[in-house]
Amino acid sequence: MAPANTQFAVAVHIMAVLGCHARADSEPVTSALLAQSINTSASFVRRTLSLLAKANLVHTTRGPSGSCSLARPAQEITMLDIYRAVNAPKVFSLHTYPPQEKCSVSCRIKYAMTGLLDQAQESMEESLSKRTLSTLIRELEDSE
Amino acid sequence: MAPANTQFAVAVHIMAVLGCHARADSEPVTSALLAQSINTSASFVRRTLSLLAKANLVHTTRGPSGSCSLARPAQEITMLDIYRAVNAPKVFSLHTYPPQEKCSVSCRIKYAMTGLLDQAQESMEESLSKRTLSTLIRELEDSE
DNA sequence: GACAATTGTTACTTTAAAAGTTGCAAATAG
DNA sequence: CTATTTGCAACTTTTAAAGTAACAATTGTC
Repeated sequence: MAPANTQFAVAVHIMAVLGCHARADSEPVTSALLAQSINTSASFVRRTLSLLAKANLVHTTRGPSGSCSLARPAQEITMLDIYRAVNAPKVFSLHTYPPQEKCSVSCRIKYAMTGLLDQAQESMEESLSKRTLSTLIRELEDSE
Repeated sequence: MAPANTQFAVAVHIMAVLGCHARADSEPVTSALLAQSINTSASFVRRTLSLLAKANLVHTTRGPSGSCSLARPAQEITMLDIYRAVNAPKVFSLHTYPPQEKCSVSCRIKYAMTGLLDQAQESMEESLSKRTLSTLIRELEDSE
C-alpha cells in the first residue's frame, strides 16, 4: 500500500496492545511483538513507536530485555494525544496555485478558507480529545 | 504537485467565483475563466465542475455561450454540500493489514476503531455544515 | 445543415507522499 | 565481550492525486 495515511491507525493499534499488556505479569512488549500484531515489519513499527516515545506517551528501554510500555495510565491518554504525536497531516490542504492578480477571489480565497479549514480541523480534534485509550481498550474487551 | 487532496479547496474556489459573479450583469463564467482564477487548466477545472453539477450545486450549459452558475442561492449551499459533492476521502484510513489470529487486539482493533473514526469524521462534517457559501463570499468581500 | 464554442468524459503521464525495506549506530543486560 | 533491543537515516516501491490531452456530446448562430 501507499498514500492513505494510516499512521494514526497504526499508532492507536500500538497503544492498544501496550495498554492491554500493561495489566499485569504480561510478557514485555517489543517492536517485534507489535509488528506481529499489526502484521508489518518491526522497523516500520519502531518508526511510529519512536514518535510516541518522543511525545512521552510510551516509555522504551534498549538492550536485551528492552521493551515498550505506556508512559502513563490509559485513562490519561486521549486519542488526540496520539494523533498529535504522529504528526498526521491536516484534514484538508489548500491548493497552492499562485493567485491570479486580476481576480479578487483568487487573491483572497486562501485567507478566507484558512478560517474554515482550521475550524473543521478543530472540531475533529475536539472529538478525538473526548476519547481515551482506556475507553478503546474497554471496547476491545467487551467485544469478546 | 501531487497527493495532497486539494479537491475540496478547488471546489470551494470554483463556487466562490460563481457566487461572486452571480450578483448581476456579470459576464458568463466559463471553465476557462475559472481556470484563470485558480491558475490551472480548464480541463482540470471541468472535472471538478462536473462533480458539482452532478450534485446539483451548479448549473451548466454547453454550446457557444455555454457557462456555469450556481444552481441555488449561496446562502442555501453549505461547505458540507461541497465536500460531499467532490467525494473527498475520509479524514482517516484504517490500516488494512490482515489481522493476526493469535492476537485479540489485532482481531478486534478494526471494529473498535471504526466508531472512533466515524465520530471524528462526523464532527468535522458538522463543522462544515455550519458554514454557507454566502458567509465565505462575505468574508472575501470584507477583506477588501 | 455547417460551424464554432462550450461542457463532459475518458485515457494517459507525471509527481509526490506514504509505505515498506535495509543497514547500522547506540544502548544495555548478562 | 556478546547478544539483543531501540533509534535513526537512507533508500526503493507503491499508489493516489495532479496535471494533460484528445475527443465526444451539446447547442447557439449563421
